[in-house]
Amino acid sequence: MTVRTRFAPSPTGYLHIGGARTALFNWLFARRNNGKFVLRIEDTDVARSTGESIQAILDGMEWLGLTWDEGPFFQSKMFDLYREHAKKLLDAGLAYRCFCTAAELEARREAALKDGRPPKYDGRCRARVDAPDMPYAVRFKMPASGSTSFNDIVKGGISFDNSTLEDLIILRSDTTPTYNFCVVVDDATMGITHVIRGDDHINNTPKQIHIYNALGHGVPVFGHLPMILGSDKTRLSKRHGATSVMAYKEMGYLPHSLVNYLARLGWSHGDQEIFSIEEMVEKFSLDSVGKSSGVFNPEKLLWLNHHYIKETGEADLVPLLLPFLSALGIDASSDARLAAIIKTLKERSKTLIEMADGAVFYFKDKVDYDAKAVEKFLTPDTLPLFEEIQAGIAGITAFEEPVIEAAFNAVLNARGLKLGKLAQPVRVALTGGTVSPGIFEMMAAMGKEMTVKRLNDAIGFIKGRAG
RNA sequence: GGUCCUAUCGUCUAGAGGCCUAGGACGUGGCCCUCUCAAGGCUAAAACCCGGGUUCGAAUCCCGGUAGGACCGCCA
Repeated sequence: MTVRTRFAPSPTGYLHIGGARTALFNWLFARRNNGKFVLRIEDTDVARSTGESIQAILDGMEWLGLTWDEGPFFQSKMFDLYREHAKKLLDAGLAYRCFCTAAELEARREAALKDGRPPKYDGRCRARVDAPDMPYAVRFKMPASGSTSFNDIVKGGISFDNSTLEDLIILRSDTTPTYNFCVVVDDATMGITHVIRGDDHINNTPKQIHIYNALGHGVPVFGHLPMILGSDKTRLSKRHGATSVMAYKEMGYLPHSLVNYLARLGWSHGDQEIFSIEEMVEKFSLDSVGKSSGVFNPEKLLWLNHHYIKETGEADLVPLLLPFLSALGIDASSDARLAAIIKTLKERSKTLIEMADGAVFYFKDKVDYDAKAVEKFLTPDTLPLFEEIQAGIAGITAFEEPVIEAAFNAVLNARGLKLGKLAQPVRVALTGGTVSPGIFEMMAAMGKEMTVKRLNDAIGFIKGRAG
């Protein structure tokens, strides 16, 4: 039997961190077992589902590289299928018509809660023989006694007393189907073998098992993943920072960083922290998924992103960085220096946004000098140093790091100075500030033309200040 | 209120009864390296929720507390 998993989000918002991890684990499990991964959109709540949300979810999946083998299927297009199955249950006496109105139900629920009783439907329409001419919902008959248990692949054995289960509505009075019914019909008809989802669905599982049974279908394997919490240990929400997957793209994260982070949130393989996609697929196992909920840690994600930026080749980073430069008004798409520039920035950029910010000085026509930096380093006594290094640099034909370094050493040795005395003023002249990549690699990346021009500009600037 | 789930450093986790003086990673502190900032190297502080069992021996198994969380819709 080939493994079939699915991710079944409801399109009422963007793809969030928790959903992404559920999707990832389903994807990983399917890949690991040479199975199929199905995408299904659970949009039975027509009022709350939107086209934008569907697109946002698809975009998020695609960005993360979670490709699906089948789908997307839309529940809203399969209403007839659910009605058909509901009718079968009705005909078989496994479900019944309920004429209670939503208002009545609500009133009874409130009363029960107030009295401290379980707010469970009392089954009053179960034995009803008349059929008033009014709208009705279809309820599923839950067994009143006994117990239901299943062996959860991540949590272990779980058991429920059937007396706690209520006759749930499977078809609303407007004839649209409800969640618990659709999931079962779909998972059954789509041949899903492993239902891997958040553990907020554990309480739904016994109800669904009975529906499987009523439908005469085998029950899949269930695996319930622990929740992802915010720093205050409550369910992750906007309060804890960005929860949208695509927000991380916009903040300059690489998709692999998020995937690696999410994989390790809940799953582990010994002490290993860094996984390529291939390694994850090869090593993934639901047995190694932890049972307890985990706190989302943005710092660790940032560390991973920094790691992968360092690991990714400059050429591969070029197209990823371009949009972030555009956002700063820089069109570097035809600048041949870009790969070399990125190389100087990788070690000090935790995100692509930081990298773009750090790259700005390479592209501007004129340098904006930082006032404090000017006071400290563009002083009159540095003028001779600038003139000497400018001459040395201008004379270089092969503009490469070792040659540039030699030019610096020539000036330094003649005067018995340490590199810092020359490097800092030059850094200010070239970038406007006191923080930048290493001076030689930076000059090489900047190119001779711009370097010499900025040195000249600095000389003129210092002379201007003195005079 | 009921049902269900969970419990190792601040956080993610390793740990399948003796390999545990509880390991790794993020973060934090210190030192080294150094042209700034980083990166890198070394290093330090930091945890088995509590109480009972079982056992020669328990972080690990059992029971009970406690604490968190999830769910109890004609939402998904």
